[in-house]
Parts: sequence; structure tokens; C-alpha cells
Amino acid sequence: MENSEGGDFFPPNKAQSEVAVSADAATTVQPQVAVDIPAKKLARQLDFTVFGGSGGQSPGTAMPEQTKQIQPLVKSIQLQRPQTQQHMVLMPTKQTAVPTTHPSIRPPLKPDSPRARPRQSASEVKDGTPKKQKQCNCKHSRCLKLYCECFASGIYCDGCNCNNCHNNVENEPARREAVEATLERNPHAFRPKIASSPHGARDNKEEIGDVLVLAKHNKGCHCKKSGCLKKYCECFQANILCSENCKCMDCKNFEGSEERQALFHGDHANNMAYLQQAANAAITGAIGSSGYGLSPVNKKRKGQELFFGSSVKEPVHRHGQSQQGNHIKASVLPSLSSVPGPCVGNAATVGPSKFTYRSLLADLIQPQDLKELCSVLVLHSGEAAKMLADEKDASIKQAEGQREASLASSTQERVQNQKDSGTEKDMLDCCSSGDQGEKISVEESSLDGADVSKRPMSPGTLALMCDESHTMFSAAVASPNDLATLNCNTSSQLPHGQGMTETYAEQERIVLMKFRDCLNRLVDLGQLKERKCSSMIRGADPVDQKDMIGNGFTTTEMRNQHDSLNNGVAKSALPQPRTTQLFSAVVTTANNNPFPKVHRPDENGDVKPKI
DNA sequence: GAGTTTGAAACT
DNA sequence: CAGTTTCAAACTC
Repeated sequence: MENSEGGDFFPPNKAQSEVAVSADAATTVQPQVAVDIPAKKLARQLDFTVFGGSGGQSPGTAMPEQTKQIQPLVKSIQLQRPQTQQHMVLMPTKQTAVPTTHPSIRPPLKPDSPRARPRQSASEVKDGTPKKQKQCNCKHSRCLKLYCECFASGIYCDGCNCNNCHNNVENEPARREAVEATLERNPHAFRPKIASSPHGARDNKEEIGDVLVLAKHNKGCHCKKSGCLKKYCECFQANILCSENCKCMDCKNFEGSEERQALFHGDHANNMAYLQQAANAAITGAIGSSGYGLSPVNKKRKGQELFFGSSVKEPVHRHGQSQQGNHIKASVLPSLSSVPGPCVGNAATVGPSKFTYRSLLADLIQPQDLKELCSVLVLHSGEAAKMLADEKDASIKQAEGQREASLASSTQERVQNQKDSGTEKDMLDCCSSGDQGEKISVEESSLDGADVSKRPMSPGTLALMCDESHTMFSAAVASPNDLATLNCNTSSQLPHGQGMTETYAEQERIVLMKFRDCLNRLVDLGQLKERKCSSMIRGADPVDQKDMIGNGFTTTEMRNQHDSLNNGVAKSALPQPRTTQLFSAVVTTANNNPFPKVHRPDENGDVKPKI
């Protein structure tokens, strides 16, 4: 516990917290000499997503506990690997203890992509050699603050050009203290800054800059002068678009930004010189008198294009041009409202959904709808089984006469008895989530009743029904007509051994057909919606827009869809009370109310159009 | 490579 | 939480 001379680096006013740090610090200040070719480190913190997506891997991930987690990790690292020029990841992750140079712990980013080499210097770009760990150049922070990229990235400095570095094994106590202090200030300090970044997609498309809309900076940037088109901007550096989290000014880093497009245009994407030139031009234009400055429209556009599933290609109206369209869209998508205002603080005016990619079908399918779909399919299956069995029984009875009929009858009784005694067990076995309170549905299933319950179900159908039952149970959807439960019961008592294969086949056929129909309808609806969205973007006919505002579809189309859907599923098989209502939300059975569900704003503030 | 600019982090 | 300071990377020359 000797004091390191590192303390001398700190101004008196800030030394306080750091005194404690240095108290335990080992003395050895190690002006580290870069041995390797100056390899660049990737953007600090920005890549933590690779360690587990949600960032559970960074030192900050586990928050207060994370500090504790780091310690054994560090030890394990020390045990596993002598300090070499390699950098080590200190994150508590499977990968963390692996001695590695950076590239090996990073996602396979494209070497040429900005994402792959954030904070690279120009020289690195020139040599084109895939990045190694970048060395920091910290002078005053001892590499124990987030200023230090190494520290922020959760790695030891190794081969850096820093002065008085304490971010190394020798100074682990100090480092640990620093980590704790950092976490105390901000429990998320070591968490990934970029959230929800599907690496695959990013890797595939980042060059054209139309991908990372799926990711966004957790905190957002606060750029003022760079237009978010320089690497000063963390979003830009991470090759993602600015989001509603950002509080930047004069942002040009949004989808559809011409300035941004210029940066990623064609083969120039890899040309940093060009890129920076374009950025400079863009910034100049933005800050200068070009009229770009303080364009509040910019940010709003981000979400629009995202929502409509279009990328840059969709005609983006610059600035004032897009205002009208924005207003229209804003009616449909409150979160995308284009309320004029300063770019700063735009996050408040722009909805949180701006950068959340949503499939066109996302609005069509609700979780509840899926449940209903499953329910209906189950019902169809049961109905089919019942019909088949009835037919079979009828023929058998005709052929075999009274005696066999009696036998069948006694069998039925046995089955019934079994049901009385063992059904609940079976039901529990099958529907493991079984809520006791829900089991009453067995006998009360008036629609298909005991007949259905005695019919065989195919294995696939049974699985489906069990899942369905599980889902419905877990969703706490109490339904007296919970046929899933019912069918689970029956499934365990397949009465006839071999002849059931045909029934299974028939059931599956029917179920699959119905499911196919549903999917087809869904596809139709999705296409319909796509057309609507496209037409809206183009400022299409106001009637359609009006309809969409409420429902996402025109009422006429809705009716048509419902009519057709009704034909797709045999109503007779459906217990009307609940299942039809629910199912109608997606694919089937029209009740008189074509819009059975109340539209509700989703998490992003969108109003989800319901079918 | 020195100096400047920039924005995040740290601090008040 | 806003304003200021510190810091180091990015950038310019």
C-alpha cells in the first residue's frame, strides 16, 4: 500500500476519490512501450454486446456484483496466462479469461467497416492490417477512468502508450477500486453502449449504413458540432444511427441523411479520406448557412424510414419537403411525430420507437392472436378426430352388429371411468403448467364435449394442444372452454390402437391446411399493409390514410379479409365465446365486430393496427 | 508530430 | 440535473 507516483498526476480537487485507489495501488508505474504494431482498439465499450448480447459480460454488467465477479476473473486470467503483449478481457465471461488479442474476442466485423475499427487512426486505415488492440495514450487518468479506452473496455493496458498506467495486473487492487468507483458512479458504466445490435445483420450491411438502425446507443450521443458524422460521435463510431436517446445537435447521422449516405456511398465506404471529406462537407453545410442546421426534421426521419421498413432507398424528402408526410405519418405513428423543435432534446418529442425495427407483420400478430390460432387449430383437430371417429364407429357398428357395439359401449365407459379417475393426472402430465383452477374446463367443454375428449389425437396435435394449454394457462386466460386441456385429457386415452394412424394423418392434414390458410391470409394482410405503408409514404390517397390511422387497413379491406378468413376456417368447429373472438384478431372468424380489440399504444408508443 | 477540436466522463 | 472541468481521441495542419 504504497502510494504511487501516479497520484501526482491528479489535480488536487479530483484526487480524493482516487487517493483511495492509489492507496492500494502497486507502485510500479509502467510506461508501457508499444511493442506491437500500434494496433487499434475497438470502440470502447461499444462491443460488449458480443459477450452475450445484453452485455452481461462487461465488468459493469453484473453491477455491484460485477465487481466481485471481476476479481476471480482477473485471478483466473493471471493464472491462465502470463502477461504478454496480448490484451485481456476482464469481463466475466466465458471468453474473458481467454488470452486474446482483440480481434479474437470481437465479432467478425468486416475489417474495412467503420464498425470494425472504431477510433482507428488514419495510419491504421492505410495499412489495412486487421486491428490489434489499440493502445491508449492516457496521461493523467492512470488508465483507471473511463477516459481510458482500455479500462472502459474492461481490458488491461498492454503495449499502450499511457503514462503511469494502473490498468494492469500489477495494479489490480487499484484497478479494482477504480472499477468499483466507476460502477458506483454509474452501474452501467461497463455495459455495452450499443444495444440490440444483431451482429449478423450488422455485419452484412453495415457498409451501406442501412443496418445498424437495429442497434442504438444506450445513452445516445451529445454531439454538437460534428454532425454526428465524425468519430467523435459514438454513434457514428459504432456505425449506428443516432437514436432518440441522442441529444445531438445538427445530427446528420440518421437514416436517409444525404450527408450520411455520402459517407457510405458505394466503394467510398472504405475510403476514410473520402468519408471524412464528405463529413466535413456535411458539417460545414449543417453549421453554415446551408439551411441544414438545426433541422429538426432530420431526427424524425430516422424513425419513419425505419418503421416503414425502407432504408435509404425510399424517397426521403429533405427537410421541409418531408414535413407534410411527416404529419400524416405522425397521425398514424405518434411516436414518429415530427413536432418541430430543436434537435437537442428531440428524444422527448420523438417517440421511443424510432429505432425499433418492427416487421409489417408485427402489427398484425399479437401474442394473443397466436394463442387463439393455436386454439382454433386444436379445435379443428379435435373436430376432425371426432368426425373421423364417428364415421369409423358408424361403419364399424354397421358391420359388426350389436355385440360389438356393446363392447364399444363398455369401452366407452371404461374410458369415462379412466377419465374420472386419472384424467387429472394425465392432464397435469400433459399440461404441465396446469393451473388447478383451470382444470374444471374438462367437463364443461360443452361444445365438443366428451365426444371430442375421447377422440384420438395425433402426436403432433397433442403436442400442440399441450403447448396451447400451457400457454393459455400461463397467460392466466381462464376459459371454461379450454379445449386444450380437454384434449390433453383425451389424448392420453387413445382408445383404438393401430387404427389411429389414419386419424392422426387426417388430423394433421386438416390442421396443416387450416394453418396454411391462416398463413396465406396473414401474408395477404402483410402485403396489404405494405402497400398501405408505401402509399402513405408517397403521400397516397387520403382515404386510405384515414383508414390506416385507425386500423392499419381500410375497413373495406378489413371486411374482405375477414370474410375470406371466415371461409378459411370452419366456424362450426369453433367455440364461439372466446376462441373465435381471439382468433378473429388474426386470421379467422368474423364476429360482427371486425375490430375486436382495442388498439393500444405499444411500448414504443405506436398504435398497433389490429385486424 | 504539435496543436486544435470534440465530446464523453468526471466533477461541482 | 445542469453547468463546468478534465480528459483523451479525433482531427487538422
